[in-house]
Amino acid sequence: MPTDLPRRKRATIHDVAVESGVSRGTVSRVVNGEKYVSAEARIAIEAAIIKVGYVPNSAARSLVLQRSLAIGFLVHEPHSLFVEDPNIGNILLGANQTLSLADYQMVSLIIDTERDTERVARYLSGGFVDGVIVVSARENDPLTRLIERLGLPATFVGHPPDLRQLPFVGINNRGSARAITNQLVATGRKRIGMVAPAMDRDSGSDRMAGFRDALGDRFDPALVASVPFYSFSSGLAGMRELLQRDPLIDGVFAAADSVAAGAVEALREAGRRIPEDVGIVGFDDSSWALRTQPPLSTVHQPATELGEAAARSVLSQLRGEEPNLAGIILDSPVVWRASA
Amino acid sequence: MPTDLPRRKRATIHDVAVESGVSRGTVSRVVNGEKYVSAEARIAIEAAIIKVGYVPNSAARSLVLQRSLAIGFLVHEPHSLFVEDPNIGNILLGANQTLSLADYQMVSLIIDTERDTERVARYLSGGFVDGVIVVSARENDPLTRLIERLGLPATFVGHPPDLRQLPFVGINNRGSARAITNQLVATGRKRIGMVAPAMDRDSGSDRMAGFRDALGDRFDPALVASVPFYSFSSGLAGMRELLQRDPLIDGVFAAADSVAAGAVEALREAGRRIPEDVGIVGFDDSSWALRTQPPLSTVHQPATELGEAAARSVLSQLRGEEPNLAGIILDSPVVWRASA
DNA sequence: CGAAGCTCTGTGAACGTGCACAGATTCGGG
DNA sequence: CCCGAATCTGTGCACGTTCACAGAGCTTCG
Repeated sequence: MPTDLPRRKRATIHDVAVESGVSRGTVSRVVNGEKYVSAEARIAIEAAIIKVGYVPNSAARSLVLQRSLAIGFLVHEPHSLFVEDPNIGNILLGANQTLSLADYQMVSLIIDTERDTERVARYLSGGFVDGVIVVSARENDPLTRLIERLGLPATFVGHPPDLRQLPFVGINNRGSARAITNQLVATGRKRIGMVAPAMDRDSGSDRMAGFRDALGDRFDPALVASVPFYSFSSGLAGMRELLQRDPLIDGVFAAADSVAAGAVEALREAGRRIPEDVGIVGFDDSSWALRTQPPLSTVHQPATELGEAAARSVLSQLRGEEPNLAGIILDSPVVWRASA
Repeated sequence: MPTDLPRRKRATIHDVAVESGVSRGTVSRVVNGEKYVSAEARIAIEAAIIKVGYVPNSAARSLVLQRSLAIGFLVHEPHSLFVEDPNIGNILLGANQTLSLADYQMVSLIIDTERDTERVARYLSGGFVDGVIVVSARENDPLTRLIERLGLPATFVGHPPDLRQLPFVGINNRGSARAITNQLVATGRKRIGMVAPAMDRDSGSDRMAGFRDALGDRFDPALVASVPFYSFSSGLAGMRELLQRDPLIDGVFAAADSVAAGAVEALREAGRRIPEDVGIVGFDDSSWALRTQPPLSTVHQPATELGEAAARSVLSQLRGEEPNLAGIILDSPVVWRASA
């Protein structure tokens, strides 16, 4: 007995109309909570909706309204970033919260392979989202170009240097890096190095610039270990390298807490005491910072707030307001703990 | 001169048809790569597409095709899980990879607040996705009910006990917990406790059951600290509690690596040496496992493969195949390192 | 040479909504 | 009592696609 009922078709607004004995128009008014509907009709329609199990078809609605009530959240390079970087999770949650209050659905799109880029491009072009929040874009990103071309309302978290016409939210990476390096210098360290991750991103190169600002003449390129990612293993490798290059190193700026945690591990391996022998500072104030021993001095990055601000920025564009192209910069104060 | 051009309207298939001097039908055939179109027409149309900047409108396409070529990825409880649990990132990447190859767009939906539940329900009902992968659902989840009711193709990662009619992928939590506890017992520990997170989830309660299986008569409820989340801080708190309840404890099963990492910290605080004084084992084989000192003995959870399997399962349902309701169980072998 | 089969093209209908508009009913006030 | 306003309802069209179908032109073959 092959009873494969062909997946009962979904009820439409028309079915509700028939069931409740009114017209499509009236049902539509009830569904969208408009006025000018008699109590009688409303009751009958509400009952009918439940009876036939009606749910509005968003595709049809998008088509006629020319909007989807959804906002994309674009994440690049998930392998290194998604898994290792606690910030991105908080940015995401902040954005989700704000969008949720405005009744927008956030959909995260992961860009991993080449193939993803094309598919996401189609997705964005296809009208599935009304706007987009972009995290961790690099320079020369084809999707950035696409977004510009489509005129899709967008806000970036951080800003690749080639971003001109699109608004962004961020922190002052350079200034904060300078500030915390200055504090490290003030503890009396003589040979200060840096583990510098992700130099191909604005955040990475800006933090490096701030470090350099703070050291001035005392800056020594030999004491900078450039590493690819914001990750524990990058920090481990970078610090080992620095120790090898200069065993007398007594201060380190690891430009992300995950990297700093790796560096702490490398220092421990090498038998260095923190902060007695070596002072180390991080960046981000992520959950990593309180797990190292001793807890990290670091720069507090307001990840949740960044997500919220990005969401607000996109929503304001959707309301037709002019985006703030100068960028929205949030405070990122130094948090001084025991690691330096 | 208020030149606010009202966001140039998007080109439609009709514009392309006019531009290239053929009909909609022919353009549609070109766009969808069908045969029966002359070389001449094809060239003209391709040129016209570029000229007018045509991108197909997915909402319209979804409407007529009754499918969206998108799959939802549902994440519950992001606060605790998303940020702390490296597994979920890998599950997500595995799923994304497999879906990507099949040219499906994965969209992750975060469920954080009450409000999110309703909105996501609308989103799922609205035909924005053709199927869904559900991670970390709890018992009695309204979205699980909704998915059943909609008949939406779905696959769960892990399975809440009230899941009857829907397929899932997972590991044998109970068996693996039993296996690693047995190995811990075999090292000669006498007083073995457990930090038991997330007992309200199937994974949590199953791991607990396996622990109990292995200890048999020697199981002592006083040596179990139940903690809410799969997180570092849960582990820290849970282990402190266990140490207080029984200072002579010499073995611990912390049922997630993040929890184990917290427990390691608590043991360190208390001056216990690992593995000399206390042997500790975790679960997950996440990136946490190699960061503790010494590295954790743990159960390897094939997170990426779970994501891939879930994606394959949803895709097969989309092809009309019958889902495997018995569940797909992947191997999760014990990885023995130095922490016990 | 005509029928049958390909190849190619255009047309109308359908998908499920929202909205503008027109029409019907009720209500209040002069 | 009548007229205008307010309230309520139904209808047709539009949104941008795909698809079935019809038909035109060309080739092949009996």
